[in-house]
Amino acid sequence: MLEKSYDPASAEARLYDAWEKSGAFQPSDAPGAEPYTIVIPPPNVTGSLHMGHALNNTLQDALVRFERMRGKSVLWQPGTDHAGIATQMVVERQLQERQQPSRREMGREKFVERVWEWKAESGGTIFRQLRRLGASCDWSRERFTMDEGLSAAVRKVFVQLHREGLIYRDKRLVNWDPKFETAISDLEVENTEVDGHFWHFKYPLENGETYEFPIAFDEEGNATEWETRDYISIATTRPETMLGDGAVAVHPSDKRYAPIVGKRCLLPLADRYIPIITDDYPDPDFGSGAVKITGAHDFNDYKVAKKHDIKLYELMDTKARMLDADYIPEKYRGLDRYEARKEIVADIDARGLLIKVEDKKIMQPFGDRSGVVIEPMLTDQWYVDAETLARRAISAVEDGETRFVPENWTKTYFQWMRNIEPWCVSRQLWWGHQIPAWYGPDGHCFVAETEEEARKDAIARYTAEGYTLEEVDKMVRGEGEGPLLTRDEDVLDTWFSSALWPFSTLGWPEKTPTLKKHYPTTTLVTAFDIIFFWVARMMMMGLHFMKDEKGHPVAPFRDVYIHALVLDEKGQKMSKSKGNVIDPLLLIDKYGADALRFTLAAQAAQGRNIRLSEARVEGYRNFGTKLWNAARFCEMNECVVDPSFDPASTKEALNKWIVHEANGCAREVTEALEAYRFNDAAGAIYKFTWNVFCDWYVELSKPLLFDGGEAVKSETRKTAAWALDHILKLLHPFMPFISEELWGSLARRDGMLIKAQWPAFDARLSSDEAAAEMNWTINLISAIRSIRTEINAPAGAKVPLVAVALGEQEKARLAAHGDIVSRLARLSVIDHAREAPKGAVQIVHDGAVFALPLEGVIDIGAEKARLEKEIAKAADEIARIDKKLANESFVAKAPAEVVEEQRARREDYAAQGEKFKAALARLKDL
RNA sequence: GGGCGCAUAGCUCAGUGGUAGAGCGCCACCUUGACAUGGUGGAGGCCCGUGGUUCGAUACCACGUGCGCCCACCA
Repeated sequence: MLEKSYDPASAEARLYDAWEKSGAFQPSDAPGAEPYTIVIPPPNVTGSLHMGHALNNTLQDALVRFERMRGKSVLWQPGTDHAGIATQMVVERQLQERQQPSRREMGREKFVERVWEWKAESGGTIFRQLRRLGASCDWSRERFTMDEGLSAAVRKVFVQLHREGLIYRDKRLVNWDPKFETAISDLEVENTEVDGHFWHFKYPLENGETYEFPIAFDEEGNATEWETRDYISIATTRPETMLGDGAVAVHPSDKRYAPIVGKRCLLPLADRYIPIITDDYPDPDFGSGAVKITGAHDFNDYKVAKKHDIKLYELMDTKARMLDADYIPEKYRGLDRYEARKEIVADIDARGLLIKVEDKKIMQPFGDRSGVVIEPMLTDQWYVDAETLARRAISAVEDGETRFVPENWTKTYFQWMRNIEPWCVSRQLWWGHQIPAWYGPDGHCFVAETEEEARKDAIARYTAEGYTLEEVDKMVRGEGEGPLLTRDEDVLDTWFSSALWPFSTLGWPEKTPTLKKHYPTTTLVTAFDIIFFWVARMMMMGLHFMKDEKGHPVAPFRDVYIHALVLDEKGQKMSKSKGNVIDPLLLIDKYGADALRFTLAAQAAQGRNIRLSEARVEGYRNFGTKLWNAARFCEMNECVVDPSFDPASTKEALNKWIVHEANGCAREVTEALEAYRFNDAAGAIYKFTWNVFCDWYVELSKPLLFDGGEAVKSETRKTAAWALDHILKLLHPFMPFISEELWGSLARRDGMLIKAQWPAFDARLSSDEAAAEMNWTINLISAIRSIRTEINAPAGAKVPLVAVALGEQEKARLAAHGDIVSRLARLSVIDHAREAPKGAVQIVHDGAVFALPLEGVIDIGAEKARLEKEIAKAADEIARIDKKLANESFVAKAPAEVVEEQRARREDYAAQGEKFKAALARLKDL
């Protein structure tokens, strides 16, 4: 016996264990089963489940369960990401909180050990939470970006790309994070508008030179007034960088400065002279039109400096403190960049060289993890030639090998891919994949998968260069003093290993059967915010490294489904600092995993963010309860699944009808899931379960089950059980727990729902006649109920019904379903008559008239008013349609069906209007 | 500066070239033998504005208004 209500807390863990033990999560090896593969977007290994994960994994699990039931060999590949910066940051913070030695005090080896400990401690959390959500990943294949196999894949990719010239080392400006003291990629920089200032300085001309500077102009733009200047005016938002200026640039067409181009000005404080040059970069209409060029601390200036061979002055150390360099005045050395700024502005002002300070909104770059202002710095880093790799990644999408759903993300993808910059992949961190590069004593770099190979390369190289064996031995092995080859200290960007995920997790570089079977993967499900970080890079790497038998590159996915962000009720992004984070696990505790999953799926409409409200989760919890109670009803009435039952064999119109409806629902859910329209799929099964099965079928079946003959009773029991089973199957991708629980409770049978066969649409099960008959009955009941309320008939009172001059078909239908109409519309008796009794309330239903003879009970005046309203409504509709039909071009140009439909509607309204008029006439004398 | 998206019931959102929908909320009634986490009935909408395409536009197109997001080096 089913309990009175469903208790998710006790059922979920039990069911999950049973699924896992059954092996259902592993791909089937059924012969001929088509592979279906999803790789999970790997969550951070030490992270915990947030609402974005909940949505992401709900959708993946829905697809995976759906395809598994359709008989495919499904692999949902799970795993986690080592999340370089994020994880290192967490551990460093822990050390600080516990007042333990800092990262640097511990040293690299100890620290990395410490991070592994933290991973061991907290690494299982996210997987436990995914299990609570019901995620049916193949846990036996769990991977981690820093496990042995994946690390080997990283090394191999790095070495090969290096050999191909697609990875190289270069000294150029990078985004430097002074908090973590590492380079980061462009994508990890967030540009934010902040309140800043615009400082205008005078740079005096060398040797006291002067020139005439125009300060007023006539309408034609000719100068009318001049002043004599002995300086050039520049403006900056970052005064502290002036110490590194190498030139002042003006636009070649800027006549104002023509007299001093080629001359030099004094760089105040630094007391150096710098040239005044021309370049296209300065905008004559902006500021003074003259730009200071600080090549080592500004990306634009860097380009100009490179072009004109202007000296670069590095100003800051890794923590963005002013360097101890001879071109920096002593008083600023060691100051933080913002302290230096203050001092420099004050000193310029003291020398009378500060013209003015303006308030100005400026775009400032911040590190997305650290939150500190990013400093452009000149450093040696490793780069991936993304432009070259992007070419195939672009064409794979252009050619339709991979498609984005919704399709509009294609544009975003292209836009970024077509303007891609070199990808800086080295990070000055300790947690991650250390770059497989070793340096010899002469600084030469050897890139190899192992130190052993690097040594071999080194020996070969130095031997070829003419060193003696003994010398080479010393250079490479450093007899007695430890190895002289020193390994590159840096680690790789986390996204480097993530980029290999679709093939590294399947076994690459080994040629495993899994790789062969499950690459390319079928669908990637992810949020748009990591299209650039992750999707684009997987496309690049997949297409570069994975080839088919003929050697053609193979993209890692067929479909990339991009889902929404989950926002709070007000449409705000959830964040810890805002305090509006909704914890999915709390919702699971409170309402069950199914309710949360259904909420997310039902709201996952393409192209729109999800605003999550708890009320909605509660509503879907109620939906589960509703289903549970419908199942209890079935159980109480001995509706037991009969495996030999053929739903196409039913005789009763009611049963034919529910079979017909269930079949239609299967088609809707299937088509919606195939098209990634999760909300439509969820909506279809919701509607069928509640509004068709519970609201009508269960109610309509009662007379058959309670009072029907044996044959009718038996057929209805089997049909009810079949329909409920059908619901459980269609619901399973969204509400796996409750559906599995009911499946297990309702029949003694082998196997679990998770492995049951998905109901395909079956034309044999359609019955338009039964649908018409039952819809007629249902609508009649609704019409009577509606009138009852309108005339304030007490809900408990049974009233008589008179059917007026029914046609043959109506008579037959009423004869067949009179019992249930009486029951659900609370009728005392159904009579037939040629005319409606005097003073009765009359219902016009589908062209027929039904009367409730309640003379003396009803308010005649109100009833007359009601009928008049109905007559007017019909007349309005008729007028509207007539206007259409009178339009010659409508009749001539609209499709024949549409015109016909309008005519039919007109007739219906006309007939209805007539009936209402007759009804009104019958009340005339009262 | 470039790109994308949104505007429909009180709220949150589906949707369609021809009759406007859901959930929640609201009102009234109901302990009817699955379910009050429920049932029945109901109220509530110039489908943002203007113009165009069309026999017909809430839907397609253009412009406008308002809001949101992404990318970008104006010192």
